[in-house]
Amino acid sequence: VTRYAPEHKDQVHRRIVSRAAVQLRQKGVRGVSVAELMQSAGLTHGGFYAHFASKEALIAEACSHVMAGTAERLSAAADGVEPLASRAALIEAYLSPAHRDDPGRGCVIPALGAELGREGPAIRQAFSAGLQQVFDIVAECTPASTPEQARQDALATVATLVGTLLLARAAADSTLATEILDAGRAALLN
Amino acid sequence: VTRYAPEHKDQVHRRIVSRAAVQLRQKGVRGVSVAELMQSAGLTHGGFYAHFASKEALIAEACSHVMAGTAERLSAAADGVEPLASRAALIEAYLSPAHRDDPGRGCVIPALGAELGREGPAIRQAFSAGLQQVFDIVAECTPASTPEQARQDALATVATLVGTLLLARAAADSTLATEILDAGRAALLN
Amino acid sequence: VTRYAPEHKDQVHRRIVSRAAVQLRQKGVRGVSVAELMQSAGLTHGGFYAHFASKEALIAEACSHVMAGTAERLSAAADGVEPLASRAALIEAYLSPAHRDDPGRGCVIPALGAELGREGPAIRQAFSAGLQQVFDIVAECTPASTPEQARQDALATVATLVGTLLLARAAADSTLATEILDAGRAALLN
Amino acid sequence: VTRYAPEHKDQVHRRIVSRAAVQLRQKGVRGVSVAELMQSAGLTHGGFYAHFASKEALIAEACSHVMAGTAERLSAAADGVEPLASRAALIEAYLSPAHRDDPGRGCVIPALGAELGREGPAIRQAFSAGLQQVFDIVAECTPASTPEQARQDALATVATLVGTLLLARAAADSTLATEILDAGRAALLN
DNA sequence: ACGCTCGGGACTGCCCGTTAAT
DNA sequence: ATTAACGGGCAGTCCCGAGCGT
Repeated sequence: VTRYAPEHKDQVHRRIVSRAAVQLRQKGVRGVSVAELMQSAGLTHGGFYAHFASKEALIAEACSHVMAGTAERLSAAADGVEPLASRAALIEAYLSPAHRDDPGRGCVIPALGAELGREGPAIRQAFSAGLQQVFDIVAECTPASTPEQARQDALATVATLVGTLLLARAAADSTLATEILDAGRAALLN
Repeated sequence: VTRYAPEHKDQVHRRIVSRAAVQLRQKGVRGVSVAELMQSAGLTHGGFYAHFASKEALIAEACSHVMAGTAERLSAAADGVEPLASRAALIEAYLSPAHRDDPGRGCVIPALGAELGREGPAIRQAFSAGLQQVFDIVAECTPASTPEQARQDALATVATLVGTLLLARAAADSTLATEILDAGRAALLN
Repeated sequence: VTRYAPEHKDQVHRRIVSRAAVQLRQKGVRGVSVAELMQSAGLTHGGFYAHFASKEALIAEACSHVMAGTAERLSAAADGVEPLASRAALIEAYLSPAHRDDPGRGCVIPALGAELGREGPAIRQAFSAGLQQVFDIVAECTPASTPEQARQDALATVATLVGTLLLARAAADSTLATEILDAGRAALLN
Repeated sequence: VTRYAPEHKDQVHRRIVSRAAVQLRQKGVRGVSVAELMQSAGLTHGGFYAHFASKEALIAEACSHVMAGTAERLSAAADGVEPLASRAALIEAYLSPAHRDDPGRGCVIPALGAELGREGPAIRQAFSAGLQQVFDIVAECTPASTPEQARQDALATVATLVGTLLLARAAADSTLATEILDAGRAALLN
């Protein structure tokens, strides 16, 4: 191995978080094992505790990381287009079959939602903070009479997005999954 | 201990399913352990496999059980009132703080979320079947021009209900949780 | 079910022993489970202890039963033919591919041998008694100058028979298995 | 505890295999429990899977180990003496009362018997490979007209050795056990 | 100081031989 | 002779922390 560059540790740290972010969304909190994760990051499991105090600390960090990524992706989807179309673009992006079929690279909320409510405060804080960001982004591209109204609409919109994706993923047959996705899109776009 | 009345086995079976249904929603699929579950039902782990072929079989049965209960509760909430108000009653019941704060006795979907999608086909089937029932009930009290439209609206409504409850539960502070709940209610009731 | 005939219990008892005898030789002492055995005899596992004091008692009885059967079959193989050919007939029967490939209906010694030495005295007694019978039968068709010599030859013959079958069954590939069988036969028949 | 000399892991690995080899012959494949084995090696069962992929993998390795040891011991017994006496020496060593009375340190074949045939291919392969070695060693000190004849004689000799030891161990009383041993020796030495 | 090797102990789902109550 | 339950045991996996090189 090359001698440790000063930024080496940070890079490793980030790689672990990044791998964890993917596996978390694919397999859930309990489905991720420290050993497997470290191996997929090219390390052995012993080194894990040089980077994180515990598995929980990693999960919390990975949560923040993913929420930030989600916010960024939503922003990007809404940014390129004219203001009026931005909300629609965002919804289309969120409720796409691609997003449904690739949880590992998508939004954490439908992927982990329920599990997060059972975890400790550190994880919930990390999650809540990201959630607020998402709400703000959606509110920004929501046309409404007042900012309060826009925020309220945004909350409901996010709820529908999340619920729709969740149901679509859990549905046993793909016909139903597609029907759910379509219904969600239709309802949000009037 | 007195055992073995003619209906004894059925009662025990139901007690186990019932306890599992609660723990399932509180702790998730992986969080339920056979030994702990049996103990909470007043038994030891040894007898479990006389009642269920596997843990998965139990979870599937518990899923059906809970979904049926949810459907029943939604029906009941919508039944007592005049047709036009039934949808509102149903929404109020689902998005109540009581429902948010007691996952163990509420709907499985926001309680288990993505975990359902990761489990085997038996569990997903059980869940999907119950989901269809819920869709039908909601569709019945949704005023719309055509049955197809009613179903589509119902799917979206359920998605919003589920997503709202999920977000409200995951939110770290209770102010946010209440705000989310209110926003969902407002959006669904126009 | 018909009301219990006086001999009913005996019949059931024998059926259990008979099933056990087959499964024992196929799967070994540890490989036989009481529940599975009773089910294969058409009963529920609870009734087992009305017939046998313990699993060990059953194994002992099944051992005697099988050893008796083996002795009988050896006798039969040696009986039909003229005295001089009887030893050969017996050897051919024992070292046949059919015997090698169907442990469930064959001799217990190569099927259980090593395991029996680890079991309790009841089982070992049952086994030893049967073993003496087998020695006697083989000695009877062994031409020798003195009875002592005949017995000694018989012991060695049985050892070779048993060892050959054991090796042939344990060999991973069937070519080797056949080679072993042939070598044993050749050695015993000069 | 002091850990982690450069060769530490190998030593531990070997210690586990070595303990397994003994217990295997004493208690059979099913009689060896991972937890008990590790404890007897001075460890806890948690570390087992850092050394072996599964219990089956360990058993296979232990089998190879024991067969190699047996081959070596047979070689050693045959080596010290003049060519003509080597076969006799080998037989004396195998059929000694010491070998009969200490299965834990002896040959696996009579110790495991039919259990080997019931295990998975990994174990059977390991066993078969060792068996071929033994055949070769015995063939080498078997005087015969052709190599084919020597091999055939060797197979039969091994079968008799194994069968004799198996019977001697299974016999309930020690008089019979000794008689069997003597008969086997007599037959093999003409 | 970073990372790896090695190990510890708790836990999970599952199965078994056995027995008390019916 | 059955139904139902018991309690101990199994192999396997997990998170985590000592001890040790580089």
